[in-house]
Amino acid sequence: MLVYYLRSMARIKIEKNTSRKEVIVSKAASLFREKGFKAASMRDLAEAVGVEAASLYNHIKSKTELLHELCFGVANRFMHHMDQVEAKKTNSIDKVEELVRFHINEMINHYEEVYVSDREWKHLSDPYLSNFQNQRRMYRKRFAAIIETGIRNKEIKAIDAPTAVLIILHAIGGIESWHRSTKKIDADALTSNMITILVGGLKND
Amino acid sequence: MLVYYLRSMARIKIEKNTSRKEVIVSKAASLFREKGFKAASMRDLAEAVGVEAASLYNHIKSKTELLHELCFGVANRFMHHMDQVEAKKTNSIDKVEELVRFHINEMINHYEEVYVSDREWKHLSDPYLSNFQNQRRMYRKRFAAIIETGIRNKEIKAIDAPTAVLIILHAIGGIESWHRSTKKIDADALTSNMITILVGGLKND
DNA sequence: AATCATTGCTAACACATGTTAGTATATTAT
DNA sequence: ATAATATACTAACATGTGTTAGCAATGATT
Repeated sequence: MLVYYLRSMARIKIEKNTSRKEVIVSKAASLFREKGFKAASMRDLAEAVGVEAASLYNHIKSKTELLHELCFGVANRFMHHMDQVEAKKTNSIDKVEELVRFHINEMINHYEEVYVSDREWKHLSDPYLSNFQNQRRMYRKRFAAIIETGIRNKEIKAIDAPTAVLIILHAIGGIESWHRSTKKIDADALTSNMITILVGGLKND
Repeated sequence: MLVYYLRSMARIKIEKNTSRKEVIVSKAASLFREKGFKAASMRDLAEAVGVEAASLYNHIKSKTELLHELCFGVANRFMHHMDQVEAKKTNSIDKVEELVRFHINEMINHYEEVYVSDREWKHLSDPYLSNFQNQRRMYRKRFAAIIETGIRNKEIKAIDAPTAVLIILHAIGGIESWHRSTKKIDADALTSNMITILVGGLKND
């Protein structure tokens, strides 16, 4: 059967040095953040990319793969940064401050991915799910260990280190709200406010 | 057509002074927290309640109604408590501490509902959605106003009050992790740790 | 110009979803 | 006991879902 097309086919627009898959993953991040992984459909994603749903599968394996890419992309960046911080020869408070700064930066510069990785990892399927949870647990353990060292050195108040880690991580995750807000506080002011409250609350003075 | 049933019909078990609808709403809270609102199906819920999916509709209007009940139930409790705190004649730090204590208590005693209200309100539909968002905004404004009063009185460090509110609220939201953890820290210790870090970080000393 | 890989399209599938209709069974009130 | 109400069941519906098959257009390579 012969079919005549009057308008030309759509095409995923790419910039220099970015694959079409990267474009899809990036749009998926926005969409998953906005509606949640389950509520965001492949047809929604296709529309955002400017193409039909089926066409996406020339570039990706499945919807879940998109979530993998996002979650592990973020997790790997955090793990790599933790390696660097641990290797440094500074005191514990400075290490904590550097971790906090990195988190805030990631939240500001890679907002959508970080947010999705934080909130939607539940929907990973099982070889990946356990893997992700392990990485998460490890990261928190290492973070807590730094705080515990600080407590032994009397740099930091004698609080429960794992509790402190959770407080810090979740507090930073709350930056979401500014991205929706119109009167955005500038990044530097935001960072220094958070450092004051979070690190200030730990310090033994 | 005549049908003979060999086993008796299931029935939603209720305790004294609880309607069957309340049982459903409560099970829905667990389920929505565990899988997310979109991923949790009415058939899942039916199974958790011990009944067929269609039977649920003798007690509830729709799946979304369940989310309404949960979200506004929680929101109303917080609003009511805010009324009480504002009416008190204590200083700002004490008011903040009381708000924090209430949040922690709610998180511990009504964990599932609070969690769902916090994470799944996005899936409300529009007359309710705007309403909920407004309530949320109002609550945060009133919280921030208390902190600002404290700053003017030199009780509290000169930080950005809305930032402080977000940090506090999200930090408390992070208690989730303990409910999954086996070695649960006891509630009092948890609370005092959080007060130390959060309120301690605000205090001007 | 011919060939081949890439990328898009339409159509369709199998399945899960929320919900309703109609009916049977339990419980409560008369 | 009878009637009335509350609650459950089976069956089915319409719709939305992720995904695949098969083919058409485009771009790159020879």
